[in-house]
Amino acid sequence: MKLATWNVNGVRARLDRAVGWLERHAPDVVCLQEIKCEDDKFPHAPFEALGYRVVTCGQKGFHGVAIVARGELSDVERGFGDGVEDAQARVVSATFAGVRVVSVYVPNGEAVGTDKYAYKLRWLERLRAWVAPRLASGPPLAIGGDYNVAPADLDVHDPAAWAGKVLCSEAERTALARVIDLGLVDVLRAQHPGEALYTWWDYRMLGFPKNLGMRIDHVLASPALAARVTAAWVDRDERKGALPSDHAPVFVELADG
DNA sequence: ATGGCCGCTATGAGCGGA
Repeated sequence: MKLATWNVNGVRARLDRAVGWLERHAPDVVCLQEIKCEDDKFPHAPFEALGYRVVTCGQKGFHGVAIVARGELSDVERGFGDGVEDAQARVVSATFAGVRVVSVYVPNGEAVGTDKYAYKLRWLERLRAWVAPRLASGPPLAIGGDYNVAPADLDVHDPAAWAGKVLCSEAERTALARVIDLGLVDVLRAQHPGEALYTWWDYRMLGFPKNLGMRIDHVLASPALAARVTAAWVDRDERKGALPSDHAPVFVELADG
C-alpha cells in the first residue's frame, strides 16, 4: 500500500496539480491538509473520476483536512470528539484497508508567546489524548499531516536562525515528542536517519531553489504499521514548476499486513 | 534550472500562513 500526506494549500487552487499527481503516483490513500474549503465545496468529481473516494472535514477559507482513498473509508470521525469547543477543522480519521488513517493539520502557532501558540500546544496535547487509547487497542494507526513542528535541528536549514522560534521551540518539540513517545514511529526519519530532509519551503526569498526548508510534515505510525514500512520519501518534484503548494508530499510504502 | 509569495474572502486590500 502506498500512503501519502500532503499539505495542498488550497485543493481548488491546486486541483490540476493534485489530479495530475494522483494519476502519476497512484497512491492508495492520501492525507490532505489545508483544503481551504467547506465540505460541499470540495471538488469531488475529478477525484471520483480517478476512482478515489473522499472524506473531508473542512471549513470556509482556512484549514480543512481530507482523506482520499481508492476504496472504502469507514468509521469516519471528524475532530477529536473531546468536548472541547473548537471551530477549526484540523483532523479527520477513517479506516481504510484495515488501517486507521488520520489526517492532521496542527496549528501554525504564529509566534512563541502568542494566543495561537498556546492553542497549538493545547491542540498537540489533545492529539496525544486522542491517540493514547487508539494506540492501546484497535487497528494500526497512520497519522499523516502537517505538524508544523520541526522535531530536531537536523530538520531545519538554519537551526541557529530558527532556535527558539515557532516550529522549533522546545515546548513545541516536547509536545510533539509526547505524542510520538506514546509509541509511534516517525516513519520518514526512521527510514533516513541522519539525513537532512525538508517538506516545506517558503514561497518567498527563493526558499526552494536555495533549499531553505524545514521538515514539518510527518507520517507517524503505530508499531505494527511501522514494521510494514518498506520505503519513505519526500516528493520534492511536486514542489517544482508552476503554482506548487509550499509543501511537498511525503510518501510511505507499506508491505501487506 | 528548482526562480523573486500565495490563497482566501459578504474580494479589489487585508489576513494568515510558517
